[in-house]
Amino acid sequence: MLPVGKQMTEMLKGTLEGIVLATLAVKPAYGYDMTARLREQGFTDIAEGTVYALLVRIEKNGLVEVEKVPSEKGPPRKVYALNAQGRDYLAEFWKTWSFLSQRLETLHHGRNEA
Amino acid sequence: MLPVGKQMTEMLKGTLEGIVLATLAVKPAYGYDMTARLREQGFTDIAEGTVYALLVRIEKNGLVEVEKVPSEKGPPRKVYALNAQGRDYLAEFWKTWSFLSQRLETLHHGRNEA
DNA sequence: TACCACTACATAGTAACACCAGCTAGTGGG
DNA sequence: CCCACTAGCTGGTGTTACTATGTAGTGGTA
Repeated sequence: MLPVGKQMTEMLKGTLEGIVLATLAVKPAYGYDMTARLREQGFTDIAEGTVYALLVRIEKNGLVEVEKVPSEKGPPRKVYALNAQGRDYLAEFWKTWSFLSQRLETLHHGRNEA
Repeated sequence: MLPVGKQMTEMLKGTLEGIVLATLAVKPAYGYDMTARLREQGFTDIAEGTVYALLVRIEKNGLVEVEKVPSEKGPPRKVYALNAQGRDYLAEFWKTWSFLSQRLETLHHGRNEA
């Protein structure tokens, strides 16, 4: 796995969680599947370990329901599905991100007035 | 209405540095002034200590030139100005942010193809 | 059988960053 | 004399993504 840039690594802090929750909002997923879906979205360098750790974290924070589903190829899958609390948290995430995004867009184009 | 909290704190990791560099690109600043300019931009809850630590860091990384200027009220000011390396770094930052921003925008509006 | 590739999950250790809480120090006003 | 404002600095903490590695099930193949 090619190392991801330092800037991207730091910028993903706080946003990767939202990305994963938003991806789960589209359709439930298990860890291995989530990694694949992130890669499809262009996040080609997200490490598997990072995804598993993040899923454990959001489960611990009560944002998802987990169901164990047997697999035809390999160990049983832990399928994560967003629950009501997760959807609320995701909504908060979008609010936070929208604020930040607007401020940065303003800075980027030199329009410093609101 | 100020979106503060844990989400914002985490999301600022990696982006706050770019925000400060972009602000310096507009006009050089010293720490106390930078804090004020960030508040004007809507980042009302950025701690002073955070700003000073960040300025020390970007100086250490050679992204800025520093000039000590006497003040009429209070201790001398350390004025930070973006140098060539800082401008290159800022350009990289905008590239990274644009990538992330586009991915998130896509997720936000449910356009998950392409 | 022995080996390998792919699927699937897990974790210990590390680096980076923003925050909190507190500090020193200069200037001018009540 | 004390306080408010300006101005800069630091140690310790919590959170997060990354690296590197380990465990385990299934199917193919030599």
